[in-house]
Amino acid sequence: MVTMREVAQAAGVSTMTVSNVLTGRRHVSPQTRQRVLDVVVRTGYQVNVAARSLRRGRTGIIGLGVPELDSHYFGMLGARLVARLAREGLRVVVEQTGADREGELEAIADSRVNAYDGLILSASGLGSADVAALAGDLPVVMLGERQDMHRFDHVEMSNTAGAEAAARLLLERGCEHLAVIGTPPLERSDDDGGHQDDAFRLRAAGVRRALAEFPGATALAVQERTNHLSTGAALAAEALRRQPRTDGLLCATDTLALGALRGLADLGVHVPDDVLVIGFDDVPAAAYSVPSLSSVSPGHDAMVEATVRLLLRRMRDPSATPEHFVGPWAVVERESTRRGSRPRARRSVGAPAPQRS
Amino acid sequence: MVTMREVAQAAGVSTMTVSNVLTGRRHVSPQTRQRVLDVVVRTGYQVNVAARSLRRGRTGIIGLGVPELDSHYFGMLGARLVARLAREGLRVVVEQTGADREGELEAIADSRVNAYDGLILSASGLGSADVAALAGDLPVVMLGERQDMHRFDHVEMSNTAGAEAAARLLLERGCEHLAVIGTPPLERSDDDGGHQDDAFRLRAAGVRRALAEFPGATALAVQERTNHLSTGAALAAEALRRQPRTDGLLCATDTLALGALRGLADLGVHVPDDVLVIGFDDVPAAAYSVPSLSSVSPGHDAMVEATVRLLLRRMRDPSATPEHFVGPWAVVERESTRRGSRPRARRSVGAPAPQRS
DNA sequence: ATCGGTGGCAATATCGATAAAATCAGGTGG
DNA sequence: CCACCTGATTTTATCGATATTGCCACCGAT
Repeated sequence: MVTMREVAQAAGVSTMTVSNVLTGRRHVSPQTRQRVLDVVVRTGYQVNVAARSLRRGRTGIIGLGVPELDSHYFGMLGARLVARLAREGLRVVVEQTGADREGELEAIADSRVNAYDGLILSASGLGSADVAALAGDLPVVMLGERQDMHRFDHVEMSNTAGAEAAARLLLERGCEHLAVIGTPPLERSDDDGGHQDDAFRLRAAGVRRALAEFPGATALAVQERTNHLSTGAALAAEALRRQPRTDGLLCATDTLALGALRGLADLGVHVPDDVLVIGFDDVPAAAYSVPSLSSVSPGHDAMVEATVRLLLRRMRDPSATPEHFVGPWAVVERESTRRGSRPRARRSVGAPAPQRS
Repeated sequence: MVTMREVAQAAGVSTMTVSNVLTGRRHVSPQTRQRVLDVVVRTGYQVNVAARSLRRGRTGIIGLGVPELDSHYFGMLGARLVARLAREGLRVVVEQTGADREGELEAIADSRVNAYDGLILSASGLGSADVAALAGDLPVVMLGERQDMHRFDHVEMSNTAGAEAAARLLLERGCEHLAVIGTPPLERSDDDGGHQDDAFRLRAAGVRRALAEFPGATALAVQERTNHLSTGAALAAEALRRQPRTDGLLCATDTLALGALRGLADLGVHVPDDVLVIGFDDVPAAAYSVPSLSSVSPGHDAMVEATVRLLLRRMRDPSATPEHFVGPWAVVERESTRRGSRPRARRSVGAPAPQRS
């Protein structure tokens, strides 16, 4: 491993000059610079980031704690954040927390955090006190809605309003017996003081609010703690078993909704003719399922932008007043809630395919 | 930031003893250990990983270079590798290369690599010489099939054999006019010396091999350089436009296949009655699409296990002879290639849902 | 001729932890 | 009673880069 000292000797300068050339900070004469660069190229020198980090006190690495990486939503979020932070010269280490408290504690525990210049955390099982204790003075931006995170910068989506609009859409389309997949029971009050899965509880609250305006309507909530396609399929089946007259399915995430579409297909239930389905998150795959999935879009771009902005701000000024950003949202309606949208006439086997105009 | 020296002073010992307590290496008396641990807990001390890395010469971080993180396949792969390497006490930094040569060069360039103890690289546009030059003496495991990577440890999947089996499945089911989505033209010879997208070229070779056994059959290949759902939808439409009699669709990846399912639905083409569809990778979503997607499963567990094994081996012994692991594979047949599998009878609106038995 | 200013570069002192070697106390066998 | 060993702990010397300070030469201005 070639070191800066060796480069310096080969170029006939001091290590400090090499450092200055590489970081471009101080005044270095063009010929000296060129001489140093030549040696750097020739020897294949690479700065030792450990030494640099130690001396500078910064690593240039941001930790991203998410429940899972192999989900539509967090995969997309991770990809966007990685790309966006790269533009700021920051790299991202993704920590999979597994959506449980232990995993989240582990992810921000001990030595791990001090390798980071900042932390973006999508916590579901962690309280404010936990995060505060473990993160120390590390700049933290919390993702997702939590009720007790006032002391942190916080980027949330409009869980309640978005879910309310989603439920309203189903009800306005004539649904009378909703099933809500992935949220806690709707009967729970808003202020029960629980700290688990706030986002899902708030989405449930939105549904409750919409239901209040449609007196005849009923709703059944079924939940499991996982967020997989298989969970969505299983919960859809359970919902229809427990409430056979279900005619509208509101899913807490698009992943659950996409799984539910499959679960309904297994039961021979047609979407949207028999049951309307709407999801939450507007992941890319939602536009490409069959039928395509209506969803609440939380404004990913705005949220990523806000996350990065808040993080950079706090890294510059650790004592800034915590900011609370609420992203825009919109209901994106697709085939899964459009009653009229039957599949087009089936092409007879062997006939020419329709032309794209 | 509390330092080890401060802990040592507070506990009345030397920094070395604190270090020994924390790493558990040397003989430390129980009472001294306890005294140190008390101070550590009380002060909230955390080791400085930059200093540790500098001194130890290792970081405990593995770089993972993948084309994109927000795809079914690499999202899943990343999640598995992160989880698996965590068990070895190693963390993973994911680098998104964007599937182009520049991005891949960037990902393994300069200072980045020397922050890693090892590198797992899924390269598509990089040659062996590139990787060798940039990675230097860093332990590298290459993922995906490449023809010129003999000097590296290498975990590949059976692209050719898998694609051949997939094509054979379509042909045996009676397809006569295949469309191949996402591969280069089938006419190209195996040994054209090109270095781009080897995996896809090898998959094309497999298709060609299967075709040779079915003299009447034809095949059209359409390709774009991206691997998104939208690409799959667009290419499916293009294939049907250019070859209207297409009755079998073989997609180079499941992501393309899932997009193609949507594209076919847009055209009113029914899968599997009008066109059979098969993908490659067997991502989790393949089992949950409507219709569910037949696919070539490359044995993810075995590949992840082999990747980790080869990486750890090379980290221990940098001079080990490069090993070439070829994962098992299997064709997983689902609805998209099962002609008989019509959707079940549609439930009439309002009728009770079928019971799960 | 002197003085303040500036560009170009080097010497020094860390950043915080740890490997390796040294020290030291307390038994043990001869 | 001493040489010797072993476990417990400390001392010393880095790992490689960089912030800081300082030095020197050279410039125009007074």
